[in-house]
Amino acid sequence: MRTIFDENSKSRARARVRQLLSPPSTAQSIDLMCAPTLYTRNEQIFGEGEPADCFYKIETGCIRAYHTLDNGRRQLVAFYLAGDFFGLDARDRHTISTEATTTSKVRVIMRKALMSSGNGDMAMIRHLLDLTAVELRRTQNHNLLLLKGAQDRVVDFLHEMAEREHSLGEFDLYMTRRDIADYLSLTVETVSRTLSHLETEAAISLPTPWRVVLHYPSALN
Amino acid sequence: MRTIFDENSKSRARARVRQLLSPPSTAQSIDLMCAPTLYTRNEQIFGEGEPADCFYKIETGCIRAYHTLDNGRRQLVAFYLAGDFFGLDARDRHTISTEATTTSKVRVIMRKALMSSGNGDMAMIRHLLDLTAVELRRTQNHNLLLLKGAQDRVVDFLHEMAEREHSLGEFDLYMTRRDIADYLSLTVETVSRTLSHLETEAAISLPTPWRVVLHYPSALN
DNA sequence: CGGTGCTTTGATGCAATTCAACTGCCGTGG
DNA sequence: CCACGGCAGTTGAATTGCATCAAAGCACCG
Repeated sequence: MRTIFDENSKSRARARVRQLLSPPSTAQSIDLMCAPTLYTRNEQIFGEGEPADCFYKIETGCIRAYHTLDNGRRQLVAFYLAGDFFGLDARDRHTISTEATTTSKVRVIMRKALMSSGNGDMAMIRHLLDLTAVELRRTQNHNLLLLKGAQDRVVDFLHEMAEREHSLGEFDLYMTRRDIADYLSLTVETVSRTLSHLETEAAISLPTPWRVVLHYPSALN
Repeated sequence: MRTIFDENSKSRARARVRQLLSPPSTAQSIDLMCAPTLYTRNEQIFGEGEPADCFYKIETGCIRAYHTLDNGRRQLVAFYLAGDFFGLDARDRHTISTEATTTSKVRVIMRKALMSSGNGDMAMIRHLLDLTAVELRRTQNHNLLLLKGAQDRVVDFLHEMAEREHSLGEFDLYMTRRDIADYLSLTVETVSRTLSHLETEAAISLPTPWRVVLHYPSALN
């Protein structure tokens, strides 16, 4: 039931972090705290239940974060794109699993370096608080999305992606239909059907299955 | 469309806070930062879009937090019970509205007193970070709840309430069926039907509509 | 060329909503 | 005192939207 992935890159990342931080870091910017690590498609960053030593900033690519439910099904709670932070929800252990949906470059940041009362710096903690609040609002928005009908969910999703990729009108999907379905809590079939329906309505075009063109970017029904 | 409420108590609370904090507070404990204010049934604490000067700790009673959707319908995102903090999700302005579902005692805490770099104290900020992370996980759990079938949602809700009122087996509902329905994203009818069904199955008893007895507190189907 | 992974399309069933009617409770006013 | 109206909860029958099951289309690759 577990996704196949290469444990090596995780070890690599940890080792690199330790090396960089072993003399207590005085870095002013989170961006500079660690060299980026590369993850390939379906490779796991961290799993549910693992100790939460670090959090993460994604440079390029796309990460999916999900819960595994009792019934074995998978519920995606977020896609993280270039510039996003993730892994903040955890206190002691991670409550979600994360995997790359496509080749992705990720920076790993140690928690302890920031949180220890000794060298913990005020501005940094408040930055963390900001990021966590952003994550909270993102989760609340996702909640609201799940209340709507199937078509609205898909449309909202397309708008969200268009906005987050800074490309109103035309953009790429870095994830499969299954990922989208699990994010929107629909079936693949319903997602596919809805996209087809939007295309016949001339609301969007799908030159390829992973390329999307919004014909009315502002208000799409 | 706006709930009828008495603006007075809000002004009262604000004034009291200013009075207590006008010489910059040096209180060590959040609990002591302000005398409690009393809110009556359906009275609003704060509304969506209002500036977020403060956050809140509830002493007794029950508060509902909700979004108002485009279609005019209401989605509850949380019930807050004795001991809970709320209003943390906001950065600049509140993204949700909050009202008392029953007579409730609430402490109001100024944000600025804690957040200003001058007198902001590290332990306090980190406490805030903790509380926000708790809120984030609560929201994630609520997400998962909305994915299940109607019966599971109701059962989970009853368990949540039983646990949060520290009374396994028997407890009071401080909110109406409509509040429960909007929290679980079901209709009143479905909630009512499900409760009736659980009662005929001898899984619960409802001596009165607002009193609940769980017959198998541990595992309820 | 056959295999594999992902997407698309079609036919059927079910769970929750919707609409509508009925009950019990409580406060108000004749 | 009882009659009335409003409100919250309950119950029943019809509708609908999405899931489910099943199968075919399509690209990529050995």
